[in-house]
Amino acid sequence: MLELRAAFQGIFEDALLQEMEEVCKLKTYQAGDVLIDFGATIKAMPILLTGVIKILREDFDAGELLLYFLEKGDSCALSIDCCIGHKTSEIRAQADSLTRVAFVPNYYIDQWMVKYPSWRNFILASYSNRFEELLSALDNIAFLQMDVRILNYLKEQQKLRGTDLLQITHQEIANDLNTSRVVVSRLLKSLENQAYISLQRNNIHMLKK
DNA sequence: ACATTAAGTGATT
DNA sequence: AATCACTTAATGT
Repeated sequence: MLELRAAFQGIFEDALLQEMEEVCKLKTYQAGDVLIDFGATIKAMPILLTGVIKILREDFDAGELLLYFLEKGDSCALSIDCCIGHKTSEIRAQADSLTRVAFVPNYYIDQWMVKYPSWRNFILASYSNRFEELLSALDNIAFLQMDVRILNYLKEQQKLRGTDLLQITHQEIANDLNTSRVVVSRLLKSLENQAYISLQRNNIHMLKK
């Protein structure tokens, strides 16, 4: 499995990589596929090899709210917690693009913690990264106006997708930010007037770097 | 040509 | 910032 090597060469020691190749299951997801849904129990810990996954929190009524994105090499601390504690998922994980994921069976998560320093570091770093992302998500929601939130969102997409031309609808943005499409359309229009972006149907062109 | 979906807008809360 | 009620524009069949 060259994919595992490609993603973790130099991060995990060879012995661990070999073990991973033996026990991990690889899966492919299309954009929009749900990997883990609210209330699901998880029997294996996902590690993202390629693509982007978004992590969403369920709202009290019906909506969803985007917490953060996972990129190559990332895992989700919430899923680890879920695996080890045998709890149900508090979040939904949904593929945002074509995605390859390695699943580590429950049993090995613990085992490797004592066996491989690089694995322990990976898990700890993962917790730390997710925690930081969670804080910044909280800051966004609590302290920033919707227009700034939208601009941050667009910049993140730009970075994640590696392109200035974002194929996305106003409705999709509204869903992720848990607001209404009308509000998104208005604020995007104002961003366009300020020359941050240009708008066409189904896509947004980022202008300022 | 018609239906469907995305986006724009004024008015109101 | 949200909602309503509509209009306009782009796209699919």
